[in-house]
Amino acid sequence: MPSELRRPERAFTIRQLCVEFKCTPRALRFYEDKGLLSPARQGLNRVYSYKDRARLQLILRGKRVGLSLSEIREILELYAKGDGGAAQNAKALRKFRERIVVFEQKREDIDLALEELRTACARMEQMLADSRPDLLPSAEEYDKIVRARVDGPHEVRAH
Amino acid sequence: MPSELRRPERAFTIRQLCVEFKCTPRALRFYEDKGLLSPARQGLNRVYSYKDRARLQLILRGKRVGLSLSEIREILELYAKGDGGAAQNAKALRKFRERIVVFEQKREDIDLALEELRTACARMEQMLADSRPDLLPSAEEYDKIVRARVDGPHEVRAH
DNA sequence: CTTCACATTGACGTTTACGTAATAGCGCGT
DNA sequence: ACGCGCTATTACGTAAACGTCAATGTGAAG
Repeated sequence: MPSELRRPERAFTIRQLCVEFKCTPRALRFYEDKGLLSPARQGLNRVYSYKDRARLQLILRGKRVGLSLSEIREILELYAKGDGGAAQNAKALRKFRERIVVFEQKREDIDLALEELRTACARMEQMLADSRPDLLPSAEEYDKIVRARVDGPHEVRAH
Repeated sequence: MPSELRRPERAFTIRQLCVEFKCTPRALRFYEDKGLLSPARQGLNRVYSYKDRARLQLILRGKRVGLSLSEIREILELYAKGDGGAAQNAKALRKFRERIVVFEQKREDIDLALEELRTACARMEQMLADSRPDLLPSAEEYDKIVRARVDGPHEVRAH
């Protein structure tokens, strides 16, 4: 990550975060409505800190792996208040352990899916290689797919 | 898996699959409506084959990792018709490769989340051990959580 | 024969996660 | 002064994935 984005004093407009993470202003305001974000204000305008940006990253990551916004909010809340009394902490610990179990299950689901997809691909490649090798997607085409990954924060360069 | 469930001639009622996979009849009919399942019929009643059961397992697995029903349907369709002409196959192969990339990203998201959850747990355990060791969840309690996993097909035993 | 439990097909309601205007204010370049 | 582009709030619309009745049928049990 460019260290410039990590500087604690760095602030972002709603548009900047939207471009970087490929989402809409509406979505960010919606997350705020639901209590997942609470950026500062300059007048009416929202000002997102580096911490807000990190939270947003967690939110989108959670969404990609199939969590609902309320689940994400719960996790973020537990994660935020590391204090709040020992009893509260003990409850949070239990919930976190539950989450870990769920995530491990998700991981296994993904591994199973990947395995099936890969063997299916291998079968199809074999069939194509036998029948119509000219139709086999080229290696460069595969690279294009990989480079076009839509996931992480999109590098934003000065034009 | 109990081999009894794997026997190709084995048939299931809608209720049996719902109990086994912890979902509702409404959901199965909905998946059918959307073209993800097409069980046989005895009169009006649906009769699910072993293959239908396997499809359902894939559907639910897909849902857990954050796929929409239409995405799942697309994958199942591509997966089903391994024939359909070489050109079709080449297109399917490209789509499968895209899916693989997406799934690899999801896997990474989950690994990142797991890492954060684990270090957070460790921190909280440390804090609790220092302040109120009596509140630390016991090892047996952790086992209970693990045993209570709600994921895979639920073992259905004759009473 | 009746009741009961489960099945079916509609049809409408609900929650989630936003999209899509409509309206209005602020800073800035010309 | 005037439009342009960005922002804001409010409000209504919408697609997905079912939940929840209502009305009906049907086979087995008592």
